[in-house]
Amino acid sequence: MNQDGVDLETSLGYLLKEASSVLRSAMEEVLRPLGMSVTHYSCLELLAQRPGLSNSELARGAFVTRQSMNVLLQTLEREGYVTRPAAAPVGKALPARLTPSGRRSLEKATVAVRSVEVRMLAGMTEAERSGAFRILQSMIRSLRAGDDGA
Amino acid sequence: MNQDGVDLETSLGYLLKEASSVLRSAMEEVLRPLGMSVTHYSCLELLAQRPGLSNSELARGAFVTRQSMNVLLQTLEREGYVTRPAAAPVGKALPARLTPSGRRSLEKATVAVRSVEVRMLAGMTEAERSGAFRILQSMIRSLRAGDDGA
DNA sequence: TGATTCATGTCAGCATTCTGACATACATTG
DNA sequence: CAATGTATGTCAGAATGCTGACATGAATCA
Repeated sequence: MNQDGVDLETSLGYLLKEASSVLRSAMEEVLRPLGMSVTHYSCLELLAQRPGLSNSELARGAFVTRQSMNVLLQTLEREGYVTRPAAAPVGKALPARLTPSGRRSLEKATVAVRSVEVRMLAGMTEAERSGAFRILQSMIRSLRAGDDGA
Repeated sequence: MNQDGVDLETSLGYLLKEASSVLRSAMEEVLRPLGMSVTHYSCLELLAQRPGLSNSELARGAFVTRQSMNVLLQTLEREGYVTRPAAAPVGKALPARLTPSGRRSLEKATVAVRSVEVRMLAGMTEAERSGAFRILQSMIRSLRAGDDGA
């Protein structure tokens, strides 16, 4: 279990993956007692901030396929946290909304998730936080630039 | 718009997840033509830099469970990219090593992955890169601090 | 108008990863 | 030396997410 210096530890990509993994674990840990997964929470949070999002839009916002999001939405609908109209008001997109029950469920989760984010930002100055924000956005933009929309 | 929740537009956690997602997609895109997944590549890269790592150690390094890594290792062994001794030299841990075939396979993948990392870092100064490195390490440390050794 | 293109919702099958569990090997401790 | 704790490899089953595919609605264009 020796962690002797190998410069896999100097890769920003590896570090980014590690940070994301640790963040996800921390979120899962606080969400599990609430019977909620990270994707589950992401979906509710997206709907709270942008009511009426369609299944495909929610999928993009939660970084999963629309097929995966659809499975989740059906569960959330069945359990009464989310409602979707039977027919599309326009096109095929069905605008989803939180029910009061969904909003209550989200409130507890938000408290838990916020505590994780606060912990993550502990020891960072405001300048460092805005710097991190800018740098992450730069990485995203650069990676997407060469994607050719694939 | 956002009363007391985690504002997705300004959340560093959300941005971290997005960056990680985009990076993973970009890596998958360049690795797919080589018939290799990200975890697949991670395993080979870890073994190249730290020969003799056990299944459990590889799992921790690739941020998956040891059960998942074991499935992958069995495949890599069957396909001749990795070798493990039949019996453990000490304890139960079986030190894994790359075969020449595995090393050749990794070489092509490394070129592809490096191109993604270069693209990701495009437009960032050296100071920004070291800043990003320090900030990500800070996030990881802070999150792990409250994890109770998990 | 009719054809094409694009985004969407959804079904089916498959792949990957996870949780749970068990036996084994070593280290620590009384 | 025996009991306990920790780490490991592995099997089994379940959950989750993905790819492929199809039909539908709307916008665009010849």
